[in-house]
Amino acid sequence: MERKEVVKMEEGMGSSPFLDYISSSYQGAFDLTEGEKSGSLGFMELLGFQEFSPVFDVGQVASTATTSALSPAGGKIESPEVLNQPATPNSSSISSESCEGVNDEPVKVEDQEEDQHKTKKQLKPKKTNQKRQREPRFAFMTKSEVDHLEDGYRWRKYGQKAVKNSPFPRSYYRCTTASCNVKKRVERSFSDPSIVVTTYEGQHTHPSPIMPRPSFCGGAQLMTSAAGAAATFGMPMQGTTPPYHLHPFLINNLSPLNLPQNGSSFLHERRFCTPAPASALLKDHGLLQDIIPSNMMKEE
DNA sequence: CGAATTTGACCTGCGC
DNA sequence: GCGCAGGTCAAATTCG
Repeated sequence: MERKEVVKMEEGMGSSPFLDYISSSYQGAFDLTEGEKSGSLGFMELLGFQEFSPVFDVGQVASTATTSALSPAGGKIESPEVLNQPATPNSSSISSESCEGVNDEPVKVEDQEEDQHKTKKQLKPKKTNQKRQREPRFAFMTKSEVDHLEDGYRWRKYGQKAVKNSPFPRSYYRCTTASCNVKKRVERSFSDPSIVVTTYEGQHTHPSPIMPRPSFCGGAQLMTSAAGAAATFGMPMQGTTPPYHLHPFLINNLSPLNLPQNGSSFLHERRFCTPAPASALLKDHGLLQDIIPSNMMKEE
């Protein structure tokens, strides 16, 4: 499972957290005006909806914050997660992926939810046939002073843990919407505290409760195509249609082809309203920790 | 007073 | 089997 991969990653990278590596490696890329955006901009703004744009360009527009998509490649067998799968409705592709093939049956949001409930009630009954189902994940690196960026959704913090090899704790958030079990993790880069890594997990089953301001990136057309992906990763999308699932675009562009061989992940730095290479969108293979820096460098 | 956060305990999975 | 680390729960506390 992923967890394992994560651990491996860390170990493989020695004692230095991958985040540390990433941040240092991309330090140059993160050239935004320090802190200005902190707290004042919403996550969507930070992203400028560009995630959903067909094209991304690294570094062009000066923005208040720099956001990068991380593609935990996890490289391991089981992980051809979400994005490298053919575009399929969340119920099938995403879920199945998140399940890592554990459950071949398409898992619907409701099912997952139900599952979760069970789990919650009695912390135990989850072992039998259900391995922890993994949701599709998508991570972003954002240079920000604030840990919890506004993304249009309401999140409730349900935990915080110290991260090994990092002085910064990792915070766990869950979408407050009853029927939505999207989660996200927020942590800071070890070496560069100004960088916040946000990992979304799961798919929103509802529209954003907090409509973000219209994208100043002229994302009207982007919205439609990106809607699914946005919703999937907790990014609010206005006008998003009910099946809040991963969008084909994301999937296609995040295919393994974009990944360094051996399944390592890579990361691209993106900026506000900046068109970036399609490769900027990443395939989510797991936790941020799954990201293997060595290859990222090559990507650049 | 209800919602959100904090925080210690507990659970799970993995490596040794 | 044991220990470690990540992830989650839930009671207590704080906040609006």
